[in-house]
Amino acid sequence: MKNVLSVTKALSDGNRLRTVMALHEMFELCVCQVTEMLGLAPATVSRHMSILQNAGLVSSRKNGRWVYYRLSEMAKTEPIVTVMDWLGESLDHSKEIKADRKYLRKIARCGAAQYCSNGSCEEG
Amino acid sequence: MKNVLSVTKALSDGNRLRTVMALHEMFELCVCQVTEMLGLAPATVSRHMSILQNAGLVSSRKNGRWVYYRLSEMAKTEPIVTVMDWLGESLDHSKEIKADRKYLRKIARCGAAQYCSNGSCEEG
DNA sequence: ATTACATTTCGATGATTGGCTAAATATAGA
DNA sequence: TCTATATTTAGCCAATCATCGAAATGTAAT
Repeated sequence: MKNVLSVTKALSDGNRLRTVMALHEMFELCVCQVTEMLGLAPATVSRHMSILQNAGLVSSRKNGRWVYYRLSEMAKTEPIVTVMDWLGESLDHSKEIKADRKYLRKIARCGAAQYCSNGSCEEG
Repeated sequence: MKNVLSVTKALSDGNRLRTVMALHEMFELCVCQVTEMLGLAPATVSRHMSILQNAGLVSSRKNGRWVYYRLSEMAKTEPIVTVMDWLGESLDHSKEIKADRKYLRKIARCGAAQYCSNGSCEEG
């Protein structure tokens, strides 16, 4: 039961739901991009990411100074993928998620590395 | 997002997970039966049931002094039923859930009404 | 009516959780 | 090596939550 609880608890916070949906949309994001989207302190976001990772929902990859997170293979595999599908269907038209999606497109226009350094993306 | 969160939060507590699984197993249970299974105060169980009901996962029916809860129609309908299926698959072999199942068979042998009054089932 | 009992509501309490800042860790570049 | 930056860890605080006992509510039976 502990494993199931770690998943449901991971999904029982709004900011983590937004993060999961963002990763579903963007494939891969570094911590500073998620931080920008959520508008929280980096330490807080790092904590959220580790909760998602401990639940097995996301995996991480380190590249230089940056840590990139993406949805884990487990999250795309039966039986959990059905939960992810439910999230997708249920949140697709959510106001918050739509706004995040729009913002993410802006964030992702320049590379993650460049974005993090600048704090914002100035290029076209 | 609020609706989704109400569901994930409802499922993010061990006692509520056990309750959902019990209702999946037994179809219908009154509060005192769930109370017996969980070993909590009736007030606490009542609170748990209202959280599950507010999330739309269970529905209730009043019969005399007793209130019977069962899984809601919504919980058996797409898209949420996929989440319930995941719970079923993931928890089917859980030690806690197996023990609950065994105990529930004992509880359910006599009618709910009789059980509640006696505090235990002496027959059969 | 009065009693008995199932359930819910209320108020208090201890545990958990989400948030922050500050400090620690890790890495790239000057 | 020294600096800058991304991330994580540690420590703290406020808010939320699970739990309880007590009181309130609703219903059946005497």
